[in-house]
Formats: sequence, structure tokens, C-alpha cells
Amino acid sequence: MRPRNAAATREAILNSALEAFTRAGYDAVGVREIAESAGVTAMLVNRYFGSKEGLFAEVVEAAMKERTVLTDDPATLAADIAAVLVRRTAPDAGRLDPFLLMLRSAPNPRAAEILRAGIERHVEKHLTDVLPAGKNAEGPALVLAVIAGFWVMRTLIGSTELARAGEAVLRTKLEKVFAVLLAE
Amino acid sequence: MRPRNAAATREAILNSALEAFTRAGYDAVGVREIAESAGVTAMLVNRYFGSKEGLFAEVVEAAMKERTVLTDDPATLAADIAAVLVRRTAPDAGRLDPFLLMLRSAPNPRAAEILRAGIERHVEKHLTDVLPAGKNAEGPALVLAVIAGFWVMRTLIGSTELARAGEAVLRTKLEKVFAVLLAE
DNA sequence: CCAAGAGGTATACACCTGTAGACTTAGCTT
DNA sequence: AAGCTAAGTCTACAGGTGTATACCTCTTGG
Repeated sequence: MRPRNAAATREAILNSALEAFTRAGYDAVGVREIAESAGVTAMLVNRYFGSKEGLFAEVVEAAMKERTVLTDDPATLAADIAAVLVRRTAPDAGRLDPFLLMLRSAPNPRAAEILRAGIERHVEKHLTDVLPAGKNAEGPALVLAVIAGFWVMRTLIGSTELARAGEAVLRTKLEKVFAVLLAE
Repeated sequence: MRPRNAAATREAILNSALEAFTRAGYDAVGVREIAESAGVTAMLVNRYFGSKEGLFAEVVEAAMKERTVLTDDPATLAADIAAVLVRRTAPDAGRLDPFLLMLRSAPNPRAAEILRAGIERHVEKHLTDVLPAGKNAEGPALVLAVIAGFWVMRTLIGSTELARAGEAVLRTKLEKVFAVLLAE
């Protein structure tokens, strides 16, 4: 049994859940699995978060609230996004990115709705704030789409072509794409 | 009981499976569900396809073999892809696209591997063939990534920004992106 | 000192999962 | 008409799902 510390236990469950949901996706993870890896019984999860869905909602909120590593300078934004993206999706990179959480959980409609809300409230908003307030309203959304797609093909699917391609080439091409999308 | 026609029954199962896997993804669909909607017992699925995984493999093969509607003219390729993509992801469009099959099933690693093979053997290859044989080897893979990402955000997640944006704007921006990626 | 309540566990339910093995029946062939 | 085989079904298993109810036990406050 865990030492009786509600706050710490909650945090432990939240961490286990983030790891599990990101690794396998909402549907493929059971609450028992999450609970066990937090050193706790399954029922405690429901006591603290109401339900599996409630737990997921908190995980998403926590994952998206963390500031993304981006410049505040619109001029280097495209290059910055491209560089971070290529590095984070590299075959040897640690696999704990909010995008993976999203892509692996999105097939479940309830999870998808939670994710949509989180993205628009945090990620998309953050991107919009950095950009000069112009009339390019769909720019950030399209940038996110490209990022998501790159994650899908490079890590979920494991495209051999994207694995073989040099990182420099990918960075260059993606930078051009982001530049096009972020241009007013 | 179905009339005893092995070929027709096989086809019926295959069609039901394509529909179900595309609508809900590999993990969220049970063989009983597929069998029932084909007017058949669950065990017949395994008799014909060996296992759920075997069935999925045949579904993917069939779905990807169908020729994609693309010009053979490299000059209008970018515009063509953009137009088809925006139309097929429209909120009122019928939802039976191989990309949905892929995105909803990719979280399962075994399914992902099957999908990767299918994509590289059919879709990616088709795209490569249309392009002028240049040294832009990662072009087609990146185009697929953008398409996949757009599908994710517009239909799986349901981004309100991408729903609000006019189709013409989306088409224009995507065309520019594809042009960048397909350029040598 | 001991009772109250918070933190955590145990048991159970109703249902679904993929698939193995034994069984039945329809339809063609002789 | 009979019989054989392909086509299809039935039953069952071993395990997993989320979660509701009831229970236990440690810690703290009076």
C-alpha cells in the first residue's frame, strides 16, 4: 500500500496515465494497468478522477498546458518548428510527446473531443499568439496538421522513406512548408 | 443462414470489415460485429481469413489497390491532390477513405506494420511513378504525411478552425504546400 | 485514549474479446 | 435417391473491460 498521501498518489496516477496513454493510446490501456504502475488499486483511479474518461481529460490538460519550446520570434518560427519536429520524431528520440498522445487516442470519439478542446485552448492558441495578428486564421491549424501528419508517418507508421531521408533535408523541406503556411 | 456461396460470402465479410475498420479502427471493432453485419457467424471470419489480423491485412490490400484519383500530369498534380483532399475531408463527405482506415488503426502496432507495407507498396509507389524521376525521394512520403495530418485534424479531431475556413482558402494553401514538396 | 474520517483495498458484476473444436446442413455429383 | 464435402453454426474457454458497493486501516484531532 502506498504511504497515505493523497496529493502524491494523485500525481503518481497522473504520471502513469500520461505515460501509458501516450505509449498505447486511450483504448489500448486499462485502468488496472495504470493503477498498478502507480502502485495503487484500479478503484482509486475512479475515486480520484471519476472515470477513465475523467482521468484522460486531466492527462490531456496537463500535457498541453506545459509550454511548448518555441521562439517568440515570428521570423524564425518556421525554422524552429521544423527543427524541433524533426528532432522529436527521430527514431532514437524519447517517445513522450503530446502529439503521440493525440494520435494514438484520437480514434476514440470521446477522447477526440477532449483532445480537440485541449488543442484549441492551448497549443493552437499559443501558436496564434506568437504570430502577427493577421487574417491568416487557418495558418496555425494547418501547421498543426502538418506536424501531426509527420508524426503519424514517421513514428506511428514508420515510413522507411522518412527514416532514410537525412534530417537536414527534412528540416529544410518542412521549414519551407511552414513558411508558406505562416505567411500572411 | 446465407446462401452457400463461398466467394460472395468472403466478399461480404471483406466489405463489412472495410466499413467497420474505417469507421472505428482496428481495435475498436470486434469480429462478431463484422460477421453479423455480413450476415454470418464470427467463426466464419476466422475460417476464411485465419484471424482478425489476417482479415485486416486483406482489407488493407484491397483498399489500397484501388487506383487513387489523380492526374498523371505532374504539372497539375499539386492542385489535383489539394482539391481531392479538401473535398474528401469535407464535413458532409462520405467517410470511407483509406486514410481514415489508416489513422484509426495505426495505434495498434501490428496493424501499423500492415499499413506501412500497404502504403509503400501501393500509394507511395503510385505517387512516385507519376513524378518525374528526380532525386526528390522523400517528396511523396512528405506529401502523404501532409495528407494524413489534414485528415487527422479535420475529421478525427474536428478542428473548428479547419471547419470554419473556406474550402477555397484551404485548397490554395495546400496546393502551395504540395508544390513545395513535389518540386525537385 | 479513542473515535472519526480520509486513504486505500477487495469483491463482484455484467459484458465483451479472439479463437479453438465439435457439430450440423445444404447442394452438387454420381 | 444417396452420399460426400464444402459451408456454416454452436458452445465454450480463458481472459480482459470499466466501475459500483462494501469493506478495511492508518492517521489525526479532540
